[in-house]
Amino acid sequence: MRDYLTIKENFRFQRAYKRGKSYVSPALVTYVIRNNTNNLQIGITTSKKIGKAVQRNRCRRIIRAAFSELAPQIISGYDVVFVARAKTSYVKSTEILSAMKNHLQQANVLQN
RNA sequence: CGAGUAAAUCAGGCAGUUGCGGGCAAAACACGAAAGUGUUUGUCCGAGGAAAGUCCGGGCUCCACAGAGCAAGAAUAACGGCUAACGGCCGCCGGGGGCGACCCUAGGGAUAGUGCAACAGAAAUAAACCGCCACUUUGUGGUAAGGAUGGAAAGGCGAGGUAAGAGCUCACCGGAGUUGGGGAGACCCAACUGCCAUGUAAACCCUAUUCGGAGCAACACCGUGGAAGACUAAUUUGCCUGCUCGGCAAGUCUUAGGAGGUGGCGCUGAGCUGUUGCGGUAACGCACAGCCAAGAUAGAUAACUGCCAAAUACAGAACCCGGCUUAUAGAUUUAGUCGCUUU
RNA sequence: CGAGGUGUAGCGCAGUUUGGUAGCGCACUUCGUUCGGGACGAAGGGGCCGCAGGUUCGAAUCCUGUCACCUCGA
Repeated sequence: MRDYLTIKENFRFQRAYKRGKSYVSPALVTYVIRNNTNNLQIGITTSKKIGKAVQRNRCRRIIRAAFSELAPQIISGYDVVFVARAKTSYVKSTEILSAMKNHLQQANVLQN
């Protein structure tokens, strides 16, 4: 299994929101942008709009579970930011998985 | 059987596959001079009754004072107890509600002072508008029985009494004071005196008690770069400058400390468990036995499937404890009460 | 962790200090004016004052609890 790092700095989130490519579905928003390293870095955003701590934690878990399925197939050298939406906490992880796979194929970051 | 009251408990479980955080152990591998770090393997542990709101009380840390008092501000308010402490809890008294089990109650002081009481009403803290009675009758005096108002109208009600009336007098009730008795106390009971000017202090205020301030982003340690100060005695290098002196920088030492990191931080602690024993009505205390049980740092409990009638509530530790308040699907247990029926 | 503020008509706000009538502007309805519309003029409707208790004769106002939103500091 490949390693991936998490994004912690606010300016990289801001760069992804402003200059990255975005893909939207009802339960997930994905931003993809190249970074200048050889690593794959991901960030998960769960805002206060989604709910309280239980809902936000569940969104993070679902997104992380879906991502761990896809992580070995992703080309390194990208920052990927996932944003949870209001519906995310009521949805199963398989739906997130299909949405995420669709987004990442559109972004051309999946290996064949 | 129905209705209702009080108290307590649980907060999905099991199985399979994939996966996450921490402790411990041993070996192997990788990196490293070493300390050690990472990976793999084994094993153990891994959110709540409210973890929530942040409304009180403490521990802990730093600052202030190292003498207490006054003032200011805030909180609390019958009485007795429990507790480390509390504005919490238990018991009990007074008041209110319910047929009852039981429930609710910020419940000190209004002759220490100040303020306020709209409208209505003759009059609102002080009384004569109407009425009633008397007389020297277009007025004067007596009178609070009766009168529409109002939250509140000068203790209530009945009898006596009177010119008419009035606690003016008496019985009962209410309230106040004194005495006696009971109780740990709030308070309760009885007798006597005898009718004493409304309400509001969750208006200002008075009385009693308590409180130094700030908070784990506290605080302690390390601290690339950079900052400030000192030393240049000896030696070396560079620059001003070709040489000497001098200065600056490098150098050495000291100080404070931003980013970042480590500790604080889960540790024997006001600890948890107990069909246990003793004391107490109870809160709780003492003894005994057993146990050591999350500790992350963008933040660990998840995903998928099957079965159990159904799996669905509120909801995620972030320094730690004791309470309070609020949210909460469903299920279970115990003890009283009322009504109906049967024996 | 700490400090503060705001909830009143469909919208934006007064009134809360010092308790007694809930008001202003825009919007809405009707009528007038105009050939018609706008503007203008006149009249009118619409509120359990965030929620629940309490104090008081009486609460938007005072007290307690609670909910939602907003702002600030470390």
